[in-house]
Amino acid sequence: MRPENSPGGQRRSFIEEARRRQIIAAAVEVISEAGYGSASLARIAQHAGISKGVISYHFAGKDELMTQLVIQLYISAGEYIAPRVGSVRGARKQLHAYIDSNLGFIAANTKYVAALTDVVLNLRDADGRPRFASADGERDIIVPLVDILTAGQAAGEFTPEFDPVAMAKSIRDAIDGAAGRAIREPDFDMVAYSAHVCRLFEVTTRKVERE
Amino acid sequence: MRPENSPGGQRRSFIEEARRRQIIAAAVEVISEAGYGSASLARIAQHAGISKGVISYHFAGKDELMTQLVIQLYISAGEYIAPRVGSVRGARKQLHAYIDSNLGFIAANTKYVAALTDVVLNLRDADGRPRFASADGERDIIVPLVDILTAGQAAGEFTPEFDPVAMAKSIRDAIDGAAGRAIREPDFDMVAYSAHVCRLFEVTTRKVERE
Amino acid sequence: MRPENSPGGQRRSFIEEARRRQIIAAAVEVISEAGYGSASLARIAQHAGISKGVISYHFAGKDELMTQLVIQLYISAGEYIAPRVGSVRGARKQLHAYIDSNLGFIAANTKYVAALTDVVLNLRDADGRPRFASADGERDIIVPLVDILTAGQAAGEFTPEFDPVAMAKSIRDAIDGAAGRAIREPDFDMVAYSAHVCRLFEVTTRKVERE
Amino acid sequence: MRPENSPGGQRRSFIEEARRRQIIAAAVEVISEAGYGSASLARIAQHAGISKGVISYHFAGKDELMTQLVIQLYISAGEYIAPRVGSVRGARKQLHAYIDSNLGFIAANTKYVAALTDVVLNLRDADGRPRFASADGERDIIVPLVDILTAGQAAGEFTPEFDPVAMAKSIRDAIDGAAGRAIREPDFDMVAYSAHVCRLFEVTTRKVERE
DNA sequence: GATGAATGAGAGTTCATTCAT
DNA sequence: CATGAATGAACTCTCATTCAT
Repeated sequence: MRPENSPGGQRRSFIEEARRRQIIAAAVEVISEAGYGSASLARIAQHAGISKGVISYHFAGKDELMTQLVIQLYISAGEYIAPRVGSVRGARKQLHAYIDSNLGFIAANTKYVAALTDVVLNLRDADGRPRFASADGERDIIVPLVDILTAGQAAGEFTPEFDPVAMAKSIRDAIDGAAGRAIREPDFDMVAYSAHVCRLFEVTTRKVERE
Repeated sequence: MRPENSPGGQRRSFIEEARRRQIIAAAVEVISEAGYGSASLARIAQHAGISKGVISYHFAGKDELMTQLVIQLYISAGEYIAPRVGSVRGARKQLHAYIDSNLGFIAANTKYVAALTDVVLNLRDADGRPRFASADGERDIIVPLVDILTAGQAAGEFTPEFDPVAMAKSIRDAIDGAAGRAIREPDFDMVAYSAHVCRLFEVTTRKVERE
Repeated sequence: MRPENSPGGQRRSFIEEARRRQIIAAAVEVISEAGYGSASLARIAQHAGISKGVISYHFAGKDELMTQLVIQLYISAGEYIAPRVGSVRGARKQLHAYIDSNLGFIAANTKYVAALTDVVLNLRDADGRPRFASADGERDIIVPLVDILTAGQAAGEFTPEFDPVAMAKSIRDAIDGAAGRAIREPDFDMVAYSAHVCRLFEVTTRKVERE
Repeated sequence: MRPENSPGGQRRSFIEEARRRQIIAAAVEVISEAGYGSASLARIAQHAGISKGVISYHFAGKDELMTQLVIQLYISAGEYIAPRVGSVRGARKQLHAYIDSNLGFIAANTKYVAALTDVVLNLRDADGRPRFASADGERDIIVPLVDILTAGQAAGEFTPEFDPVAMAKSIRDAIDGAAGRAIREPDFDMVAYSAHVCRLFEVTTRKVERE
């Protein structure tokens, strides 16, 4: 394996980071095409045009490669979504931005998202327990969504009738469902679908004036 | 392999069907516990308390076992849900029955659903294409839902403002999402969640009296 | 791996035991010729004229194969030596029989002893600690020797001047040294050497009449 | 690889020798702790705090490193033992000095001796033949011992009844056995053991006055 | 009907070695 | 002098499948 660098120095050289990204990209390609179960190191290496040992050199093992793939994409998604949500004011607009930017990211990175989904659902640690697909995992992910919903209710923008956590889960489900379709259907119209989803949750969160 | 039965004769003996169900049940157990990737025939056989060769004898191969697992569960789900939806009148009540019976089935057969999900997402044919997780697959599944929604709109029970297909997909997403949570969270409260989902889609499909 | 047999039945079939012995014999051959470090499963399988997977089928892993090799030879040695020591009376004669039968066994099974030595010195468990080459291991081995020496001192056959444990170790060293030579030197004369060793320890254990 | 020095010039610079000794020391450490089979160049380099390539630069390959390790230790042992044996007069005293200094060296350099033993027993050349553990190897080692014994017999200090070569081998066995125990048993009392061994061979070599 | 035995391909991983910088 | 990067072979182990009994 790659020897640990001396302490104090920068952890990884530029060229090494590039290799890691290249390998992860190849893994994404293979997984999104052939599925997690067929994504052997040999195949990933072949796709990247490198020797199998290179992967072992840059990653501690297959698990680390897969873990890094997931983490990298989570970060990318966060970097895409956060500013878009943060740049608007008002819970309703933020919710709209959240849904829209999520779906936009998925549409723009469908292969990556496909691979991510596959890894998240299949990767397990040595004990056989899922590494990512856990109750804790979801809790972390929906935090910003719950915040928006709670703030919207507090501000009187949203009806107080729904449970923010349950609603956040439903919104996540709609987004994840859209991701699945974007993956499975080559000419899936994400823009139209985004409009549908936004309207859906606009209706369900709307404060009814008087009934 | 099992010899083909004589033409015209009954397809499978009772005892053979029992064996097949036993093997499928063992497969469900193993997959839901250890994941699709770790569900080897050896492990399934061990779990069923039989020899590995028995599986090969009763199924053409691992793929057929997995395929039968999926089909059997689809049938079971249909047998559970269909009468519950068919026994009520009115689109709104049917939609409610659809959601409720789906979630009820999931809650009562969580392990089976977990295994099914795992297989559907991972099983691929020789070409590497997903056998179940395809656009066609979803289309078939949401047919009854689309029918309910379309009928409801035609009857004036639902607002005409939504696209029945898109709405059906969203309802499926909510159900699938609930399934995921039932699988991941040991003490997931499906009854409460069902109420939340029902209300959600009641609101979004409701005909607004006058605005 | 070989499935665990049903409880109550005999643990291993005759044919399986034969295979295991065959594989162990092949391992002995390879190790004694090429050394422990070169004794890969592939090479052992090739030497046995079987497929690589057969070894994995009959043994839980390489470690178990090596462990069984050691155990089997320890048992064989015990079965050879014990009756020869037990059939004579008197500590002096027993000591002579012990040395002579040990060296006789080594001469008659040089290859096996060579392999055994190699495995004992090299095999380690997952933590990196030697599995056989430990202080405890030697203690167990020299027990019968210590017993003979102690009994001989008690009976007045041996001089009380030596420490039985230390002397037992020295005798073991002489035997182990002879084993090494039998392994390394193709035409090593074990009979002559045995006479030398017997005389050596006869002198050192002899009770001096009067000084 | 390191360029060959110009003919006539000094063979190796001081700094280079230091590097070689450092690498050998690291190899000793790793081998004595983890065993020959686990002593990869990567591990040795890591232990030495250097890059893997450095080893390749200073040694032609792993074999040369191991060979040098053995040779260096043989020399060290010789430098320790020879003057101690040479400084006394009389075969009996020399024999005593030989045994004592051997065991003393082992006690003072247990790790080194452990590594040496491991390498000697495992290192083989390309043909698969042991590089050090051969009949020739032993013959060279016991030469000084045979000389002492022969001289002692000629001078009438030792009884003429034993074969000097056979007795030398037995003495070597006792020393090697002590080394094994020093390696395996953390709190092995070498001083006591040395006394035991010295007395043992004093008795067996002693000239009986009259019988 | 069912089993144990065997196969051979492919998995992830380790490693000594080579080489450009 | 030294390094990081890469290779390719060999390793152990797992697995779906086949087959004689």
